[in-house]
Amino acid sequence: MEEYEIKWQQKWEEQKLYDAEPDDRKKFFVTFPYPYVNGSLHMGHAFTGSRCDAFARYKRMRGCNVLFPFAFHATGEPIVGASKRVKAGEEKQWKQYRGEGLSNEEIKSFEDPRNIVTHYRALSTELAKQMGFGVDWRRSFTTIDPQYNKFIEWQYLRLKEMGYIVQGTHPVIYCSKCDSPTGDHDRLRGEGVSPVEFVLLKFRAGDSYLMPGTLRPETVFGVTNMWVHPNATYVKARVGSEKWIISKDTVEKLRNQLTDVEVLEEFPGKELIGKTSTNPLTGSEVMNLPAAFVDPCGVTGVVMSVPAHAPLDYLALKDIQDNPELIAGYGIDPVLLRKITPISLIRVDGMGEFPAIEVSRELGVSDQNDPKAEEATKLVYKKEFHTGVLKDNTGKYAGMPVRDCKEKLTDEFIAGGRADKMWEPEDFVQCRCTNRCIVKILENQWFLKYGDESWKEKARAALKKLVLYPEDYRAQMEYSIEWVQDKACTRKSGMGTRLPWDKEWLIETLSDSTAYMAYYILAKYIYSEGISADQLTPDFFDHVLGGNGSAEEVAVKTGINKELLLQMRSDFGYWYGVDFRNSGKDLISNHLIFFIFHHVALWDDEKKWPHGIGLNGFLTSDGEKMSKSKGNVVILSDVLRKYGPDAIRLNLLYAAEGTADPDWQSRQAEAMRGWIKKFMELAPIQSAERELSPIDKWMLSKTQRRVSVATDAYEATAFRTAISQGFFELMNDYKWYRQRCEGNAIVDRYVVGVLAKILAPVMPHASEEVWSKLGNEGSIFNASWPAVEEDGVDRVAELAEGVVRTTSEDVQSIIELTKSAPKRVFVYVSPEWKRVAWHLAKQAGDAKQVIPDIMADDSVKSQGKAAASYGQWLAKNLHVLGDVISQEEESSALQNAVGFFSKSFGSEFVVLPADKAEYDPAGKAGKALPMKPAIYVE
RNA sequence: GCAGGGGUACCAAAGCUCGGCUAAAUGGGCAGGACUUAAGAUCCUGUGGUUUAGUGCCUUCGUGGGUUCGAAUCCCUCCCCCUGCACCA
Repeated sequence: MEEYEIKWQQKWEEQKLYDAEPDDRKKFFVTFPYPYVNGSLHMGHAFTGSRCDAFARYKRMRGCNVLFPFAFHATGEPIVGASKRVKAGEEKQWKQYRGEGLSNEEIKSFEDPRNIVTHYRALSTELAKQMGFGVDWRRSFTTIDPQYNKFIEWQYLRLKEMGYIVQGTHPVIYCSKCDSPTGDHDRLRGEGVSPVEFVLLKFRAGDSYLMPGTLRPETVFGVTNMWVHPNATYVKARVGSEKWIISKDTVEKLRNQLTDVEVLEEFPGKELIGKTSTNPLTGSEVMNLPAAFVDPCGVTGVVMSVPAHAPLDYLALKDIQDNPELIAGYGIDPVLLRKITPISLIRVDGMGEFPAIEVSRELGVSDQNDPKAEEATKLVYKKEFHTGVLKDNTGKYAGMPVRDCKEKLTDEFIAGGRADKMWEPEDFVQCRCTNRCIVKILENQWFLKYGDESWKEKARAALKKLVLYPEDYRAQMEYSIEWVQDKACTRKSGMGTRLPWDKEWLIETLSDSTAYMAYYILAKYIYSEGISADQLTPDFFDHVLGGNGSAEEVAVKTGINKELLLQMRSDFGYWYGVDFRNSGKDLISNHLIFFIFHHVALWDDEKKWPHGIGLNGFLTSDGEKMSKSKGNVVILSDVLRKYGPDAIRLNLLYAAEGTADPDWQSRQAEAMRGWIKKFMELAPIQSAERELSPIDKWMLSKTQRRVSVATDAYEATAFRTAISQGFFELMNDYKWYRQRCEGNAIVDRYVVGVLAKILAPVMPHASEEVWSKLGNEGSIFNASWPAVEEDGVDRVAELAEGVVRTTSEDVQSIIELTKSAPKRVFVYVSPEWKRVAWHLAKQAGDAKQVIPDIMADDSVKSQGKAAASYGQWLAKNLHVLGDVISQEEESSALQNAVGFFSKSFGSEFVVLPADKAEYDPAGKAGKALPMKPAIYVE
């Protein structure tokens, strides 16, 4: 970090610049999703935080009273998990902490998870300060503070009263070893896998049912045999009033799904082989055959074989038919075995009778152990599901498309007692503890009723009213509100707030982060006044956040000073309603819509609803996704040391805007420091004051234009555009200006002041430094935003300077091409009649009309042949004709620049009117065009 | 699979809503030059091809078609990438 950066951070803190209190100004409330403190702030936080801070600072300079608080999230499992790993002495965890520079003693203290929270809270606070985030730290808290817990309790009590919290059951992917649901990032394998319901078909076998599980119940019409694993253990078990034959592993799974199961006998799989059972739909007898691919832990460990439509079944059948020695010893009649032939039941356009056989051959799958077998299975399944139609041998379902009949058929099978259901992960899932996950049906789980239509309706209304930065995300937000269903909001383990009416449950981590922005308003008082959790009763929150009850009564009940209560209530009335909440686009379908749902439920007053939501993409690093395995994770504290906050902020905010994913380019960060240095060297102003010249006016006009564009960009949080226009382009304009003249203190002071202000939201330290070097008292953040004057843009000055610039470039390129030092340079400014014709041509609009229209003018017509050929040129270039200025304006612009031209070409420079040129040895004058004088280099 | 968003030159990224001033802003990188004993910093120039007194032409904006006098920009097909699909922060 640079010295000036440290200096200003100290000054801001001393001045209490960010301590926000209500006043007459319009308020603007910015919030950043509190970071989870199992680590310190990372680059993603830095990006989102920079957006929040830049917008907060911008709004402040626009005259708003800005509140930007910051807190820390500690609810949930990961911190407790890390703590447990420390306690268990897990080397990896210890190593990680040691790598962060922690002493053994400190790491040991992490056996209490609260110490992890304290540690990273302090670290993150420090980093946020170093980033220059203008935060009101008096309002900071963590979600495991007992006072915060009280706030959450109040919220959930209110939601329950409204009927928005209900109890129910639901299936989750579960690790029975950890005794807890296994979330995506707790998995070694199977990310994104969810529970699906398998259909179990009841094949009668003596007094029992053999129970194959399938996702394709329609294929029951094509079963030719049954597969069991010869080496696995199977059981006969009482399930309800029935007896099922299933793998032993299935028993535990069923018990986790609220099914009453009692094992009656246990036997090896090979005892089943050769026996038969009866198809519940077709009545045919099918034999049990051995197959290695059968997974005893998968569904029921019994698989029905449909060789016509399942490549694996076909391959396994072929294997044993071709190699009878494989089933020697099972006492299977080889004649019967050979008689087994595929039964086709689905018709697929463009495929033969047996898609499984066809695809297996096409892909060249050799046998059931071939890894390509899975690919073949998926292919067939997809094709049949989307385009398949059931054939005549499927009874009443004949003629129905596969995709439509599935649900109906399943329901009817179950209703008819021919089938049952069972949950199973749709793919293999392995817990971090290496255990294989199952599906458990959780009982008495509490749900937030996001599926409730009236609640949704309010959420929709709130979404319509709020501003999205950028609006591009609206469709997705709308979709998410429609999509969201009742959501389980409690868990059994981790840290957080207990459900007030059912203390064995903890409020789950996303569910406690929905309306906490309200708590920021109170936090300042709660912590500074030493209010205890006991005092924070529901009455208290009802009063200060809901305006219910009298302050007197609540004061008596809670022991909190009445004046203080009134103060909090009035603060809440002033501040509340989040004006800008920025987060990553990944949080749309959960956090951000929950944020809306909870606000509309808790407050009837629409002013308290969210007013604005900002969204941004994901930060990549030098074009690649940041990940530990790639080793390209950029550590915030490292880059802070290396580049300092201004360069980081500039680089991050310039990286992307809108929906795009920003890319952190380290080389670019390095270059940004150069730009900042260049900017800082502009102050103090060295030049003297003088009267405004044309080039001064041009500079002022350009500045006005940039301010206007940058301001619009800031309003839309389009920081990249703001930086591009307000910094790089304006700096380039200014560079040109200083090449053209010595500078003018009036202009210089204005331009540098504007630069400082436009950049202040992005690079507050450098801007503050420049601002003070310009001789200003007080912080730039108490200064007003540069005004956009109505007549600030001087069109003629800009066009005239454009001529100077292109002329300069043109002469330069001629000199380079001829490779000789010029003695004298002549430019011929095109005559007025060409400008008249230009206007007329533009008015004509139609190429065919150009010549007749311009010839109707006498001043043009009198030019004869020259007018005709010029007319042809105009007609050809009709669509590219821009604005022109008069001959006099163009001449005087060039004349004013004579000194500049002479200096840069090292030769005499003469401006002549093309129509009255006294000297034109090369006959160039006639070629002059408006805005493009003819040039003769001698 | 479903939903939302995207594919522009060496990298990043504007432009595409209102088709022509777009061979395509801007930042980075790279190359050449100036300055310097040298390096760095700074400044200038270049950065699709070819051509030229400031120009013209050709080929380019994921792919393949279409509309149009004219398309990065409008329409259709296909391919690829990112994000989410929940009980997890």
